[in-house]
Amino acid sequence: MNLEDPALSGIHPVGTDTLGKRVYNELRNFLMVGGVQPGEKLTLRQLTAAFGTSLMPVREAVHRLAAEGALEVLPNRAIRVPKMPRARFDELIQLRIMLEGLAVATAAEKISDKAIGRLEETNEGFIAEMRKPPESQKPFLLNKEFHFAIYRAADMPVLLSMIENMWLQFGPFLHFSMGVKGRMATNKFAPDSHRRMIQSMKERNGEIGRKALEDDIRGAVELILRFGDIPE
Amino acid sequence: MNLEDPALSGIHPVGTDTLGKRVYNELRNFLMVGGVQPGEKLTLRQLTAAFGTSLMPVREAVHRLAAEGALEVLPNRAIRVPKMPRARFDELIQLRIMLEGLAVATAAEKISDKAIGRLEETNEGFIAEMRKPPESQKPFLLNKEFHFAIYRAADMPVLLSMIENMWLQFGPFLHFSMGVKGRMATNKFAPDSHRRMIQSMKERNGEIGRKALEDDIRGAVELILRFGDIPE
DNA sequence: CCCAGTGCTATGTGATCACAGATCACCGTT
DNA sequence: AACGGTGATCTGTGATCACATAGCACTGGG
Repeated sequence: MNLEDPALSGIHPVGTDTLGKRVYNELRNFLMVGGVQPGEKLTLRQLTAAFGTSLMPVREAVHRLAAEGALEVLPNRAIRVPKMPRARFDELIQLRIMLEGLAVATAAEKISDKAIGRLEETNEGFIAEMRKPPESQKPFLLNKEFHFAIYRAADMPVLLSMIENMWLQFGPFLHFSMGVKGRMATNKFAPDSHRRMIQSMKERNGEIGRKALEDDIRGAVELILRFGDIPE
Repeated sequence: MNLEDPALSGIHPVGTDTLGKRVYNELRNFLMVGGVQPGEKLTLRQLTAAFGTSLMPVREAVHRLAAEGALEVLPNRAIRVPKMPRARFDELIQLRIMLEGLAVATAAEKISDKAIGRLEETNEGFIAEMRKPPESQKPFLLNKEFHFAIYRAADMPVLLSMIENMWLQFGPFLHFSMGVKGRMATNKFAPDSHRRMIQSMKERNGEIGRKALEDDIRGAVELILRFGDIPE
C-alpha cells in the first residue's frame, strides 16, 4: 500500500490514544487554564458524567494528576485541587525561576536561527493580542507558547517536564487570583522581558536571558500579590 | 475516650493505606535499590502474581510510577524501566546538582542544632559501614538517609519531591552500573564531602554546602563513568 | 531459501459489580 | 438545648469479566 497514493489523500490519522490518556489531557488542560479553583473538591463519578466514559479512565487520569501534584487525595480519600498557601506560592516561584532560568540559559546556546525567527513571530502575535481588550484566554496561550518554544529549544526533556509540572500546579491558582479580577492574563512588562529574552538568544548570552526571565516572572508575581488573594 | 488511658497503651495504629499505595511503595523501593535493570520489561500480571493482589492496585501503582518517570509505557503499551543513554544521564546529573544544591544551601540557613547532631551520628554510622567489606545495601541506605535528612531540613516540600524523583530515576541504573561490579555502593571521597556539608551547616554557610554536595555527586559520577556501562 | 499470510497466545484497557469507609441528617436520651 | 448513637447515602477502592491488539511461531506458496 502506497501512502502517497492520491486516492488516500483524504485520510486523517485516527489517533490511538487510550481513553485514559484523552481524559488526562482534557482534565490537565482544564486545570491549566484555571477551570477549577484551589480547594475545590472533585468526585470520580462527577467527572465520569462530564466525560461520558466509565470510571476507569477517570480513575487513571486523576491518579496521574495526583502523582504530578496537580490534584490531591486527602487522607479521607477525597479528591481536591490543592490550595495555594503563601509558603507554597513562594517555593513554586523560586523553583520556577531556577528551572526556567536554566532552560532559557541553555536554549540561548543551542537554539537555531530559524527557531529564533519563529519566536519573534510568536511574540509579536502576543504583543498584538495584549493591545486588544482582554477577552479570551488567547494572550495567556500565546505567552505560554512563547515560553515553551524557548524551553523546548534547551533540549532537556526531564527539565521540560518539570517546568510543565510547575505551570500545571499554577493553573488553578492563576484563575483564582487573576481570572476573576479583570482577566489580567499577564502583565504589561511582559513584552519588554520577552524582547530581552529574544535578544539574549541572538547574542547567545544565557545569563542575560536568565535575568530577563526572572524579571518576567517577578513582574507577574508582583501583579498577583497586588490583585490576587493568597491565603495565609 | 482518653487515649492516655494506660489500659490502651498496647494499641498500635493499624494502618489504613490502600492496596494500591502499598504496592506503589513496594515497587518504588524495589526500583530505587536497583531491583530491575534499565530496559527490562514488566507485565501487570507478572507483578500481580508477585504482590498477590488483583490487577487493579498494580495498575494504579505502575501508572503512577510511569507519571513520575520511573517507568515507561511504550507506544505499544508495553511497560519497561527506562534506559539511561548518556544524554539523559548528563541531564539528570546537572539537575541533581542544581536541585540538591539548592536544598543544601537552604538547609544550612534553617536546620536546627539538634538536627545537625543527628546528622553527624548518621554520617558516623555511614563511615563505619564504609570501612566494612561491602556486603549489603546498608551503606547505600545510610548515605541516602544522610542526604535526605539535609534535604528535609530545607523545608521545601515541592523541591523535596523533585529530588526524590531524581533518586528514583537513578535507582535502576545504579544497580546496573555498580551493583554488579563489586557492589561499590558509594565512593571513598563521600565521607569528606559529607563532613564538609556538616561543617557548612554549623557555619550556616549555604554556598560551602552547595559546593561540597556538588563534589559528592561528581565523585560518584566519576566512579560510574569509570566502572559503569552507559549506553550510547 | 525467503517471505507474506494466518492463527494462537499474552497483555493492557475498559466496563461492571461488590464493598468498606466517610459524611451527614435525623432522632432519642440526658 | 446539647450530645451521642444510628441509619441512609455517597465515594473511592478492589475484583472480575470482556475485548481489541501486539507479538510470535507456524505454514504454505513463490
